[in-house]
Amino acid sequence: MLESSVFSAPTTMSKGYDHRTIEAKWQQYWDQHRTFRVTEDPGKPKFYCLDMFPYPSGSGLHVGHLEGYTATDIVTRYKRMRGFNVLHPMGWDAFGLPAEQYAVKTGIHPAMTTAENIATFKRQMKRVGLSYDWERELSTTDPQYYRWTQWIFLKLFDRGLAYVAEVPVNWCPALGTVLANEEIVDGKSEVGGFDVIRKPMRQWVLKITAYADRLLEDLKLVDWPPSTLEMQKNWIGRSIGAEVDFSLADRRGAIRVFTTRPDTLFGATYMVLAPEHPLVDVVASEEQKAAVQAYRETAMKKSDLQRQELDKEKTGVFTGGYAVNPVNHERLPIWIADYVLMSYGTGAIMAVPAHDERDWAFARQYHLTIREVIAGGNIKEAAFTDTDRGTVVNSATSDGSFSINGRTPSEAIPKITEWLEKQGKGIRAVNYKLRDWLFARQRYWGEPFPVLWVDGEARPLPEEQLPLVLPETGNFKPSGTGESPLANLDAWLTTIDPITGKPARRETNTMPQWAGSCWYYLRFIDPKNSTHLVDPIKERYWMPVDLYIGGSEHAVLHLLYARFWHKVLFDIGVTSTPEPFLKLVHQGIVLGEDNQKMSKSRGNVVNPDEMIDQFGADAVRLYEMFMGPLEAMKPWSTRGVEGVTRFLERVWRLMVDEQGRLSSVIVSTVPSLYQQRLLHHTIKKVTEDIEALRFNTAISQMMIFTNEMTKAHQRPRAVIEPFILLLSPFAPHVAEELWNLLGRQSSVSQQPWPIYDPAMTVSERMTIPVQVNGRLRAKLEVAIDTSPDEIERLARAEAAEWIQDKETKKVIYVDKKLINFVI
RNA sequence: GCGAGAGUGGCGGAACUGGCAGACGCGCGAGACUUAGGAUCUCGUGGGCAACCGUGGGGGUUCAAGUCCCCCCUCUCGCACCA
Repeated sequence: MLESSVFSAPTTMSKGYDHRTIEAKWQQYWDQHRTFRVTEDPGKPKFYCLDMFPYPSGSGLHVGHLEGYTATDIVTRYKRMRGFNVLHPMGWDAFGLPAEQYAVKTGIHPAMTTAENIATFKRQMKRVGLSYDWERELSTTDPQYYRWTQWIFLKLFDRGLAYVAEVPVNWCPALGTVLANEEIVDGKSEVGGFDVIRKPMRQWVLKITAYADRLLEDLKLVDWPPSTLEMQKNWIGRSIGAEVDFSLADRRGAIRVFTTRPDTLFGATYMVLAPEHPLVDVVASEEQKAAVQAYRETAMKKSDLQRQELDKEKTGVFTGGYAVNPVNHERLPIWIADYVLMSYGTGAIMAVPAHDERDWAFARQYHLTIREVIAGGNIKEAAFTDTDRGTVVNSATSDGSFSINGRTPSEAIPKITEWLEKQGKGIRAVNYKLRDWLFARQRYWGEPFPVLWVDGEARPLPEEQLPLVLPETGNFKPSGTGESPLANLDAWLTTIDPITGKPARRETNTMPQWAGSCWYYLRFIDPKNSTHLVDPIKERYWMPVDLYIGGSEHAVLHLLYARFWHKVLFDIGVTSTPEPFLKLVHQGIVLGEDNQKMSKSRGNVVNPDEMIDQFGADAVRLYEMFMGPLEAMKPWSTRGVEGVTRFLERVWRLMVDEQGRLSSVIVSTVPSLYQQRLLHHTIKKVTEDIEALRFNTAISQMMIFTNEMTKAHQRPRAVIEPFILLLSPFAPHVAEELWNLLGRQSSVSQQPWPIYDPAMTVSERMTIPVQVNGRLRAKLEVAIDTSPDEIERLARAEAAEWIQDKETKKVIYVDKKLINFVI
């Protein structure tokens, strides 16, 4: 605090540029003139530029947020000047855990905390000069917003995409509450450090798996970072294989397995069931029952975390039962082991230790047979899993009617799958890692489910009764039964079913924070519509989002959930595009000055308010963009902010004198050819760089322009004015002020973007590097139209010292680029 | 372990389809103006006295490699028994 007052001492007068006054002035101007308000205009091409809206936390905006917001703001301002009708909105993802936890501690209603935090965020954003259309501001906690979140839930319910299931939750007995994964650290509750166990509870689940294929396929339609596409693909985890039935040896029934390697079926030497598999009790023999039961119990007690810790050593128990391999009728011992997961495939596998790493390790551990059916590796050393190399062996039926021997595994797979299908022994099958989405939270501060429980059955509320408003309370403590705090509110809880008139109980769960963020981009299009989620005409005008910028921490969940809801809304005709977000970019993480992640405990957190106090919003914006490539992780440097501040002051002095008046060096004469070339080259570079989101190099070009023009004693308006327009998306306040000082009237943001003349971006002279054997020996300054012969002659003379009298074996001349003599 | 991305001066980073490595900024050095400078302006600034050497290391392709190919090392992010 004391330091900043030293810095903010009014030395600004000598600099001639007082960011405080100027920035406040233009922010007020934009507000009053509603400069950034936007409505549908069929006469203009549209551009929808979206930021991932923030959770308004108590600590306010940080410099990492600002990086993304500044980037979209530059694109937005640029696109407007290029004649686009730009939708650039901001809102609040305001339901969430921190406000609720704070309420439990202090008794202060989350709505209060949230409102205060939103006010802070909004004030900070306005200070940065972000050109949002604030008339479209929305909050997920507003009943007029979550009314439609609930409406979407009803649609999901109608279509059978929302259902209730018993699902394990993180239950903390000491706290008497369910915890979110984020609230658990090293298997203990974050608060208090108590034990957390897995406990099945009745939960709402959304059937995202029904959309798995489309979620995967449609990734082809979007322009996203490769890592994000990859993460989504992996999360969906589609794999193709076969399901095969293995009948039990001594009893009725069969074990169905899923395998991606049916080509190895003849190499199966045992089977494994997940410990929770329902057939375990059926197959277990009398002698093994006790051991099986004991193993089952320890496996169930293991949390996910413990399973991970023990991932090196595989464990399991023989059940005493046997199954029969359908292709060669061999008896295979059935084991249970927790390396087989109940939640994937059929919860059972055929084990082929010769060609699967996990089965190989398990077979080694328990001395089970390892039989090679793909030649090409050394199965004594490791499992051979290659499907492109290797030859199938020992894989024919005893009667010789079927064989895949001699083929490569990838050839054999379709062959045997087809045969299994014909024989009725198996079927081609596709499996996904993706699970249905656990959609309920045992929380107060979230959207209530529009559902009543009548005679043990879930009944949707009629649409007309939406929104189902979150009831008021002063008690945010968990109910203690595992239900949300809503279970304490009897007056709200018990009601009458409007259809049957029977007594009903309201659903006490609330929706997860993801719910509100799944569709907010649609509401921005038509935020005040009271009869529709979004007006179809407006939706068709604005969708899809053309540019979406936000952190990579949302690479999977938010982006997958939003795509899922979008597709459901597409199916019911609410949206007109298959995908919501066309182009996606993640801004990189901003590290502290010490190159470490910013954190309170390290004391390296940079506060944007302090930076703006000291250097002004324009400088902070510019620095955020100048740091480096948008997507890269990079450290903050306050020195760097000083650097761009100097740049802005140079721009200022380029046209303003000591008295704060337009400088006399600004003239109306025709610029020199050199100045025109400089300008056109700068327009080209800045334009192309903004389009490609390379803001750092755009700024460096503007610095070059400024440095060059500073040298000139006559600075023609014809080059200075377009330059101010180029600068305006980056440093809008200074740009407005300078535009005004130049005597121009309306807001700089409503001026057309300068266009460059390609003929003006090339110089009439060029420099040709002269190489001898690839080494730079001289440089040649020649006119642009010098003939290659002439260049060679001049170059020979320049490089005579190195060529001497040696014969040149080869002369390579790259047109207008370089000449190289090979001797 | 698997997948994705990245390694360039003292620092942040430039370098389009292979064609002058280090743009621009920070820092540093020298000078100018100044009572003064943490202001401003000018000049310099990869290493080496030089020939030369330099883009994580080692090979290769090419007249020419930061850029292309092969092997290896390091870092970041994600997934993690997914049959």
